[in-house]
Amino acid sequence: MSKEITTREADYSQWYNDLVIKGELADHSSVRGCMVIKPYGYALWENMRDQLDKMFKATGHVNAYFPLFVPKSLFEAEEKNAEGFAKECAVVTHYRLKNDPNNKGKLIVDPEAKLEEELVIRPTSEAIIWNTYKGWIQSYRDLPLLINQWANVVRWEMRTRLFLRTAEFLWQEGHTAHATKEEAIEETTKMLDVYAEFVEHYMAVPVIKGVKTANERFAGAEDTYCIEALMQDGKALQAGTSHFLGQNFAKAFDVQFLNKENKKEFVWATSWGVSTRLIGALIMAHSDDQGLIMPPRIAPLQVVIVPIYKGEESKPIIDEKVASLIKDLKALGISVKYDNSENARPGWKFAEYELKGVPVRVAMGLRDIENNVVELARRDTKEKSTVSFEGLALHILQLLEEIQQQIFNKALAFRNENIREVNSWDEFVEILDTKSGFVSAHWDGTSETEDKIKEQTKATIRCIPLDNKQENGKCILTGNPSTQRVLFARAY
RNA sequence: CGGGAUGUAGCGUAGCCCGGUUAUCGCGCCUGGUUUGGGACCAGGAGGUCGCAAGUUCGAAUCUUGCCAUCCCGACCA
Repeated sequence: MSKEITTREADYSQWYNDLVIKGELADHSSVRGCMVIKPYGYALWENMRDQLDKMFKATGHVNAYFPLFVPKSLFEAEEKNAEGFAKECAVVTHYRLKNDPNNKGKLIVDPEAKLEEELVIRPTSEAIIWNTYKGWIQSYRDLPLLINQWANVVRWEMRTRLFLRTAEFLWQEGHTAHATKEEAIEETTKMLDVYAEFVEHYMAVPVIKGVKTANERFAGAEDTYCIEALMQDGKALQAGTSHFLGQNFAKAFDVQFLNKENKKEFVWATSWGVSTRLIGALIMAHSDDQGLIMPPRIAPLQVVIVPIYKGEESKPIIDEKVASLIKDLKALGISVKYDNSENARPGWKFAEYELKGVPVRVAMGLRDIENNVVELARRDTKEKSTVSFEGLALHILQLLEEIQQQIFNKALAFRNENIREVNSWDEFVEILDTKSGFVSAHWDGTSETEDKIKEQTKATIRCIPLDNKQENGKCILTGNPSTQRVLFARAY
């Protein structure tokens, strides 16, 4: 009773907040717009990070680390990028505090300690990284340069929401340099594939791969590729982006190399990133009114074992039986917690681990031991079953796999049910207002039309799907000719 | 940054309109005991700058002003 969760139907936003806070993933901090990621949430991020890191390394990338601060002169070098981020930058102007002469025990910024040049706290690292790359790249032999950074960035957002939009967030940003345009584009789509693979296979969230329109493009990019996911409330969420930056940054920072013919050329660039926002996607894609639902492959905890004691003498018997199960599970690489704490009764523990989304729960009492069985409960469907103790660890391994599949299939079915083709403006507006989800419609290809649609419906073009079929049609707003449908949605 | 709401113990709250002894209740927490198959029970106990600052007053959680923070709705965004 202590941890009531608002239902999705009653208040979707509140439901989301309840899951994050009561599920102990994160909390508001005393810093405006910044959250504290709690151990359970951080363990989830670590699992996501570790898996992605493996995938980056498998595709030839290495990690490095660049400064948090970007001198303003470097930041402004690539104009579009600077302009795009300018209004959400935190800026360091001083380097020292001193005692307030008028207010004992208080500190003030020392006006004497003004920086010669302001330092921008990175909202993204293209500027500092390309400034550095200039010194690293001289010859075609130095290319490609395939670097990733795990870091925090700061974007001073007006309105923040836990994980979805915080002033400071954790992410990774890949920054690569290539000798040819073709190779850079190939890198861009390769990393988009890595993201799609990760989000679908590990997070069990189905995504649509696509290209952004000019309006939605990353500031400073030639093309922005993205993966778009659908949340349970019918709103879309951009889960990852991969940018083909052309030669914009190379030109801004004068990064040239000598090719085989001994001629100077500007290098071609990409950048790509995913952030802790993915955790928000994970929550909103799978969870229910009882709490979080963690996909087994990245769950901070895969299995929890709850003992059902009956009298003091039952404890050592159950503990011993559980110990052998834990050993078997760990041998299979399954993370497991034995919650034999005595300050909470079984019912409380059941509810608590459901709230936290632990995929599989094992309950074991004397009754079970007599019959050589345990009670297994799966979080996704809440089904319980009685299973023999023999071969139990393998059975659980299989069950985890099944849950992973089931969660993905459910999300996929929901997503597919919520992509609707429409052919008229009235239909377009009605679907957005009543059913939401992705709306596949014809668009005349102009930014003006896209702006007008956004103004009138709050829906944006999420992407032009990569595998889009070509078909002639008429723009839903202007009636002008169109050669393909694009995906609209209201988005986070 | 515009519109609306809120701020009292770890959490949720009563009291505020109409100022007046020791700030209400529930959950949680601590101690002891009984319990344990879906959010246990009994007994005792601890815990408060009433968001912050100033003002009015003999007296402020309560009235006034300013500030801060949070939430919701817009604009912005991964």
